[in-house]
Amino acid sequence: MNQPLHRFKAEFFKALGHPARLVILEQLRPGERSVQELQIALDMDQSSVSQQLAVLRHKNIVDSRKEGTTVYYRVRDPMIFQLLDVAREIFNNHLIDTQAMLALLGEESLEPANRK
Amino acid sequence: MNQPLHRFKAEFFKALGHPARLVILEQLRPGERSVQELQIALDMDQSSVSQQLAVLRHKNIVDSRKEGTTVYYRVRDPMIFQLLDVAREIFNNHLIDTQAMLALLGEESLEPANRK
DNA sequence: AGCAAATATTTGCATATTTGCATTCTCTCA
DNA sequence: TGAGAGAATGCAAATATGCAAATATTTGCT
Repeated sequence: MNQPLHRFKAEFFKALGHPARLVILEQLRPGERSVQELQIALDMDQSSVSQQLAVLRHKNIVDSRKEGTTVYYRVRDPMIFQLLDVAREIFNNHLIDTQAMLALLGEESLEPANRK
Repeated sequence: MNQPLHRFKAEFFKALGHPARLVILEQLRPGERSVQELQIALDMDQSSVSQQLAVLRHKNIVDSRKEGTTVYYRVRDPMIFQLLDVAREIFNNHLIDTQAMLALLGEESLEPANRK
């Protein structure tokens, strides 16, 4: 069993295993984005965005380019988007069945008190 | 930003973020496998395999079927394999560039002493 | 009922990740 | 050169994950 390769792949998927990082990738779909733009889109503070970008950078999923004082990020391989598309299809198909989804949604309806 | 959905997706990717679980999925490519068969293929003890299967089960990635005393697992949505294929392509393309790969391989050459 | 085989779950503990914050680094330009 | 904007890094507390050993469940058999 090619273990190192599987470890490597696992690392890759782990990099996708965070909501913020998924949103970042979605934001990069149309093209480059500066850290600032991402920061606004994600409504997160600068350092958090930077940290998540670092994770993606270390796994070679994104590349950065510095222009003056601002840094632009882009996805290295557009096939990443294809991957996300397949993932989305899987969800739309049936992975989100009632149980799991309700369980997840249940959690957060606890926090904002009651919705009215 | 549809946050719950992104969380959900992140959970999904996290489930794929473990070497053993990736190997399990590869094993399930041709079809059903019993826990025992997986246990042998992965060379892991029973409870570890069962634990990893539990993760995949909870994320609705695999289904199980009990026949007598043995349990057979299968992947719920074949599109999962398509996802793995796209991931493989991404690797073959260029995600595994020298740096990252060497870094990873470097780690493990430390453990088995020296390779001779 | 009582036992054995095949799986699952629980538990305790080590390790890894996440998060918020403070600090540092790096350009640019006056 | 030094002030300020934009990013990155460091760090500590909280949380989550991974792993192995022990214990539970379930099923089939006698």
